[in-house]
Amino acid sequence: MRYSNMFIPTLRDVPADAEAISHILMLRAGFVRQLAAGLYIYLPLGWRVLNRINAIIREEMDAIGAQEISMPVLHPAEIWQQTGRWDAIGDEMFRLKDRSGRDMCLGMTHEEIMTWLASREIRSYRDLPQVWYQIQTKLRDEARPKSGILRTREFLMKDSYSFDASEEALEKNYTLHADAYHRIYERCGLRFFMVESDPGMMGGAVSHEFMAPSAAGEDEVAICSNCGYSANVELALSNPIRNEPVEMTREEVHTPEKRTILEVSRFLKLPASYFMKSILVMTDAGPVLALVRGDHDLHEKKLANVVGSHRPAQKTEVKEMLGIEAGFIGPMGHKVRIVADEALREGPFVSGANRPHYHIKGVSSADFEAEWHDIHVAKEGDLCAKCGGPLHVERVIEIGNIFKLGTKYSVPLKAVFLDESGQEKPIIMGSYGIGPARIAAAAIEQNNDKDGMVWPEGIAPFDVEILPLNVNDAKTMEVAEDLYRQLVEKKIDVLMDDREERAGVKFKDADLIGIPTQIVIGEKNLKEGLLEIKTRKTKETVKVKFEEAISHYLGR
RNA sequence: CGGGGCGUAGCGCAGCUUGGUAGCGCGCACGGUUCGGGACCGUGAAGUCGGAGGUUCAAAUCCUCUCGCCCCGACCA
Repeated sequence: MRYSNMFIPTLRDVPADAEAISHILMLRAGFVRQLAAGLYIYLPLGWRVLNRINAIIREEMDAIGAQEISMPVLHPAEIWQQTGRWDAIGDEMFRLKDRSGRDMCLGMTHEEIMTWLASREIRSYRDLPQVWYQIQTKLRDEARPKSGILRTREFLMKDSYSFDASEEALEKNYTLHADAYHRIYERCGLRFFMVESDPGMMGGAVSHEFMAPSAAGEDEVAICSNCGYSANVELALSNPIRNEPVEMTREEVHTPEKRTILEVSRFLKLPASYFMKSILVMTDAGPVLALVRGDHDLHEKKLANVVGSHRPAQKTEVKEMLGIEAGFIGPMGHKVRIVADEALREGPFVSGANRPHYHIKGVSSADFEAEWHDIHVAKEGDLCAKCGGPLHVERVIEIGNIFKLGTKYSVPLKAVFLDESGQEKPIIMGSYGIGPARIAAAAIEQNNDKDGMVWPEGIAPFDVEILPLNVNDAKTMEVAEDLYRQLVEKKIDVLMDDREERAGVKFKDADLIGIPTQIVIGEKNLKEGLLEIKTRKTKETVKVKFEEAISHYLGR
């Protein structure tokens, strides 16, 4: 491609609305433009990147025997009603009616529709296994679109679905997907982890997420460098480092107006880990007092596994149930159910004294009756629950997930088959997603410098950019055109900046766009028969004879 | 949904406190000079001041409502 024929609207200034590095660079380098909150237009360069990522995904999916198909984006409500998700999912689903008043929705994902198809077409174990995938637009009315292309309301997703006759067969497809995902992310040049993820309320199901480390991410994972344990902090198990034992005599202390752990900790000059945090939540079965250590966060989902769904109590409810205002609650002397975190087993601690403006020192687990569970969020420095090694917590972008669904969709949608003995059984399913745009964003987040993007070779919009510095110089253009022709013949994606621009402008734009290799053709070097080959990542430049440019590039 | 911030030319911003009819930089067009890291000089085009209503002789500026975009939060007592 010739630059003069391409629409690459680069920006000198940083757009005011962008915060994440990937977002800023995608706007500045002319890869995307925003239409509305969470809706993005992909310009030629951005679209080329997505297509390259999609091509890699297709190759790897095809390689594990998955078959590409395409499903509608507009769905009839009935199918979603049959699995219960029409009601289970709230405002996140775009809903509409067609002209005859029939309820419809826009697809957030395609489990229902894929399963519907399987239910009509698959009869026998001989039809199994099947793995179907598509790269299709999904629509979700996100509560809060953010970080540019990372969380949008309309996005492309590669979603595949496996249909098997047995758990063992599902396991095989699951593993095939996990392996394929590893290859895909490697080819895309990403640093990533595969971590255990929250299987959700379904229980028994297994799922993993693929996570690319980046400050722009929305999730956190806990990683043990010792044994390799890695999990989303949403479910990561960990053993907190125990407090150094201290002498603490049992006594009430006056703590006027000191309600939060931070306030009391400062007031008593004692680290937060020596405090007991008492949090009242309301469940369907009544109030529950949750206790975690002062330096820990209560893990809502871990607690939910113990007490079921719950919500935080209102201030008035706290007063009503415990007879004390929030901020001075302690675990002693209450009749409510108490769930305490394991980290509180060995005291002593400081807790609220159940008396306004007083806390009490020297509290231990002997002072109250509780059920003991891990209900805290794993944090940096905690010890691995498996091997005791130190856990490292990292912020990440979720770039894919794989999920053992079992019969969650096949049963309600009657997707069944006859096994060898003629018995009717529900198909056992898995679903597997990848967000191509998130791969692109993560690649930028992980590979950039002050001058712009630094694309990994596998997914760059072009392989090489030729920079003829003076397009009005006949010799320069002769060499540039010759190079261009040769590279195109060799099926190398090449962009030639044939614009009548000053050298500085071309350099700046080339660095911003981040194509891995730049071939610079300047008049001075040309007089000696030389041109420059520059690596974007390292900024290293080598001068080579122009007859040797191609072979040098190919052999780099 | 709760909290905060911001909407003025394509982009980045000033002007608003103290009302008097809009300006700067970049970009864009044209001419000239330049020509290896976002050139310089000159000329020029381009804005319903997010929208509606109100106050006023007069509103970008004050008041009310509304729409949009961004950020934080949506368990931590």
